[in-house]
Amino acid sequence: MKEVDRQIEIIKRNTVDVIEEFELRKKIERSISSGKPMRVKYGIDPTSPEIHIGHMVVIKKLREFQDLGHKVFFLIGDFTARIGDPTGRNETRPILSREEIKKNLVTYVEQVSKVLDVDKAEFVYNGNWLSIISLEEFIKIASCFTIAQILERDDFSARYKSGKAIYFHEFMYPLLQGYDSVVLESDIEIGATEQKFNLLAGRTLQESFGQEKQVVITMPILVGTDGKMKMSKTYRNHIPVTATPQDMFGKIMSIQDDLMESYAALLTDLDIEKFRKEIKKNPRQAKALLARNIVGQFFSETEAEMAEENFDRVFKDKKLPDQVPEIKIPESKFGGKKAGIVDILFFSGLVSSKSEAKRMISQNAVKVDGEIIKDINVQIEPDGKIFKVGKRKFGRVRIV
RNA sequence: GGGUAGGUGGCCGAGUGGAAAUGGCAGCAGACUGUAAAUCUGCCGGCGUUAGCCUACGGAGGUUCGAAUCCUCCCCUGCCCA
Repeated sequence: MKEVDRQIEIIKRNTVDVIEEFELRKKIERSISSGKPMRVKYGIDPTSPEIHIGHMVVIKKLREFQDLGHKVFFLIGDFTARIGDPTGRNETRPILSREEIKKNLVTYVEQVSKVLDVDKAEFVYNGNWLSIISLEEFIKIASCFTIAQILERDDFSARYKSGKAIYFHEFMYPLLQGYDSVVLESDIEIGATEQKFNLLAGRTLQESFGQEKQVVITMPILVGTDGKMKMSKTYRNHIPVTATPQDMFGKIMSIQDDLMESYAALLTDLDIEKFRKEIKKNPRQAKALLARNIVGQFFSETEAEMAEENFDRVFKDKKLPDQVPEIKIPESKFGGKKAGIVDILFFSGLVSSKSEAKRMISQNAVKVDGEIIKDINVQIEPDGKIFKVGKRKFGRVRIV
């Protein structure tokens, strides 16, 4: 197979759109003959301090570009984060402060490095150019688009039709993202499908600024653990990259069966045909394989195995895990050695309020050393005992 | 600038003088399971052992024995006109 075709095949795998493929071919051919890597842009907004495995779908693709010898520009949207991407939103995002953004930034690189070769990638910050842009330049950018074009976007038009506010600064977001492509002179920009409009804005602007248009590549969106909406922290259906191996394993085990295939395709290198058969044969085992594979990527194979052992122990055999997390409560919280169960649960952090503690007890959801607690007034000497609330929250209390 | 319709719990959305506020969704717990789905049951502001108390319907005041509901001012949003 010709090198161009090989690259195209790898690049196209799992994508939704490649706009336009003939342009991609041309760029690859030129890259091969000149020995110059393509410039691949991917931008994120440091609006939330943690990324989840849904982001990894795109980052995996970036890694593939790296492996093909291309240059990845990882753009941190420290400036645009303050505007807030309106994509997919039915309301305006709050504008973040510089401090919040800075804080969010810190953990990013580390999390991304689990998949991306960060030494080979170049990290760039759009605040470096966007914060000093002249009004003249900005108006030039703005003159490349019409209101109708921008209003055409699904999320905007939906908001417009339903009578919700659309602020002017939200209009600017795609323009600025597109301008980033001009500054970086990107050959390719990747994003999730919902980013399509923003990605295309880059093409429009690059053309207006006399550059060759970037190729836009969109990746599918990973469905969250609820099985309905896209994975997002806002919907609380996400699996953070920063989760412990045990937690990540457990969360993957609890996804719906019909999500398994897409998770496997988008997050692992498993042979999909084989995996599909495995799902048919034994869904429980297939899911464990999937979970082990994903956890293994973010941690290590050994940690993945340990996570599985722990999972089986706790949820299959209904035993206690090897290591029960310790919860330290200062002695000063209680009058003496003994304390009311409600107080213990509250101060341990296993419940968020005393009312919740009572609710949980009345629903038979609380166990102390394996015994269901039914009396909300019971006095217990908590030190050393294991408290369990619901299926997955537990800890050994230590009075210190 | 003028006119008009609105702002209710995480979200949607009822409620027009005496309910911690009908519904729905989401969430949580229990049963059943494979920590799957589906289903059934219960919970779903906080504090308090029952009583009860506090906080809550954009914000601030006011009327009233009593206000999410009435009045005044302010803030915010949509739509129409300019």
